[in-house]
Amino acid sequence: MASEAILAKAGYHHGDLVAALISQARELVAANGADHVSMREVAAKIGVSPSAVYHHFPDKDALLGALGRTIFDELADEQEVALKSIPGKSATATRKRFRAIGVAYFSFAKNNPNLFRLCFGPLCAMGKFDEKANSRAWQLLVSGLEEMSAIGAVDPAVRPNAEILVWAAIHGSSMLVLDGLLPEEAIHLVLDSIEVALQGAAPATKLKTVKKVAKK
Amino acid sequence: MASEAILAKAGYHHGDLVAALISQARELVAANGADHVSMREVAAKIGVSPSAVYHHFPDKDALLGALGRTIFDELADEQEVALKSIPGKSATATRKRFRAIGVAYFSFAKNNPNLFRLCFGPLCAMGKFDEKANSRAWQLLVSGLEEMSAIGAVDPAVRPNAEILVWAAIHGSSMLVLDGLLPEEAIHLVLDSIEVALQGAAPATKLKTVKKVAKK
DNA sequence: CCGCTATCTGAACAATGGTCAGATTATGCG
DNA sequence: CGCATAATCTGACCATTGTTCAGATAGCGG
Repeated sequence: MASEAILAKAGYHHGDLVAALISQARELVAANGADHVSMREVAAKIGVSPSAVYHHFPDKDALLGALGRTIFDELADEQEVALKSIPGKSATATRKRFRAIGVAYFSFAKNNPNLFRLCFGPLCAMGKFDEKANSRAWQLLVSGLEEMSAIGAVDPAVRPNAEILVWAAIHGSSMLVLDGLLPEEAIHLVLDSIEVALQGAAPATKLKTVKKVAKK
Repeated sequence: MASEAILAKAGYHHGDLVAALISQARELVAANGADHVSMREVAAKIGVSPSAVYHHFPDKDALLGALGRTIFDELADEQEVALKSIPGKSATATRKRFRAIGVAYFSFAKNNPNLFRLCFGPLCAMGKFDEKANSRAWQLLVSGLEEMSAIGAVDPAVRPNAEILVWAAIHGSSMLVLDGLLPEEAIHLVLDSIEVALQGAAPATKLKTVKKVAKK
C-alpha cells in the first residue's frame, strides 16, 4: 500500500515501472502462487494500465522469469545472513555453519513456497548450470564444504562430487516437504545423514566396486 | 488420432469420458506442459463439448490432479520393469537393482518432464506423506534398501533415515537436471555418492557430535 | 411404452493475455 | 529557450479461457 504511493510518483510517467512491476509481482506470486497472478492485477495494483506492462516485458513469462531470477539472490542473502551469525573457526562452528546453509535453504523454501517453486520452475530457464545466476548460493555451498574438508569432516573419497550430492539432497527434501510427501523433520534427518555420509571412510576396494557398477 | 475414433464411440453418450479425458489430458500435458493445456482443447480433441468435462470434474485443477495421481503409478511401473530385468540374489545384482530404482526415477523425469513436474507440483496435493498414493514407489525404495542391508552394503548407523536421504537426493538431482541447473551426469554422480555414503562407517563418537549439533 | 436419471450440448459470462494506434511526457539538440 | 524525437503510457479491442446453466438427448428400469 505504502510502496505504491511512494513508487507511483507522477501521473503519466512512472519512475521505475519495471522495478515496481517485479516487486508487485513478487507480492502476488508469494501470496497466490505463480499460476494465479494476472498481468492486469499486477498493473492495477501499481495503478497503471494493463498494456503498460508490455512495454517493459514481452509477455507474462518474461515478467515472472525476471522475478524468479531475483529470488535466487534473496535465497543467497538469507544464507549469508545465517552464515555470518556463526563466527569462529572451531570445528563446531564450521559444522554449525555448514548445517546453516542447508537450514537456510529449507527455511526459505518453507517460508516462500510459491517463490521457491517459481524460481526452480520452467519459467526461469535461467540458462545452464555454468551460468552465474545461481552461483552465489552454489559458491556458499562450495566454500562450506571446503571449510568442512579443512577440519577433516569430509572423506577425500567423497569430496569430488560432494557439492552435487549435498545440493541434491537438500533441494530434494525441501521440495518433497513442500509437496507434503515428507514430514518437516525430514530436513534435519537429511542434514544428519549428510554429515555422516561425508565422513565416508569407505575402503578403496568397495569404492571401486561401486564405480564399476556405475559404468554400466 | 486413432484413439479418438476408438474412444468416441457413439454420438451423444461417450463410453468412458473420464478415462478419455485423463488420457487426452496426459498427452497434452506431456506435450505442452500443465500450464498450457485448456479444458476446451482436451474436450475438443475427444470430440466433446467443453462443458461436458464439468460433469466429471469440478474444475481444471481436479482434472489435472486426477491425472497427476495416475502418474505416480506410471513411475512405479517403470521402476518395477527395471527391477525385474535384473534377477538374482548376488551382491552385484542387488547393487544393480538398487541403482536401477534411482535410474528409473530419473529416466522417467527426463523422458516426461511435464508429467513429472505435474505430479510433484501443488496441483496434486495428494494428501500427506502417510497416504498410500506414493507408497508403491516408496515401498520399492524401502525393499531395495533392505536388500542392500542384507548384503552388508548399508552401515547400521545410516540405515534409519536412509530412505529419506536417498529419495531426497534422487528427487533433488532429477529436479535440478530438469531445471538445467545440473548436468545430466549428475544423477550418476549422486548415485555413486549415495552408495559410498550408505557404507557409512562413521564412529559412534563422531555420530554423536553430529546429533548434538542437529539439536540446536 | 413411459418416465427417470445420467449424460451431453450451446449459448452465454467475466476475466485473461496480448496487440495497436494514438495520447502524453521527457529528453536531447539547435 | 523551443522544438522535434524518442520513451512511456492509455484505451479500445480481439481471441481465448474457465466456468455456469437451461435445455436437449439417450440409456435404463418398470
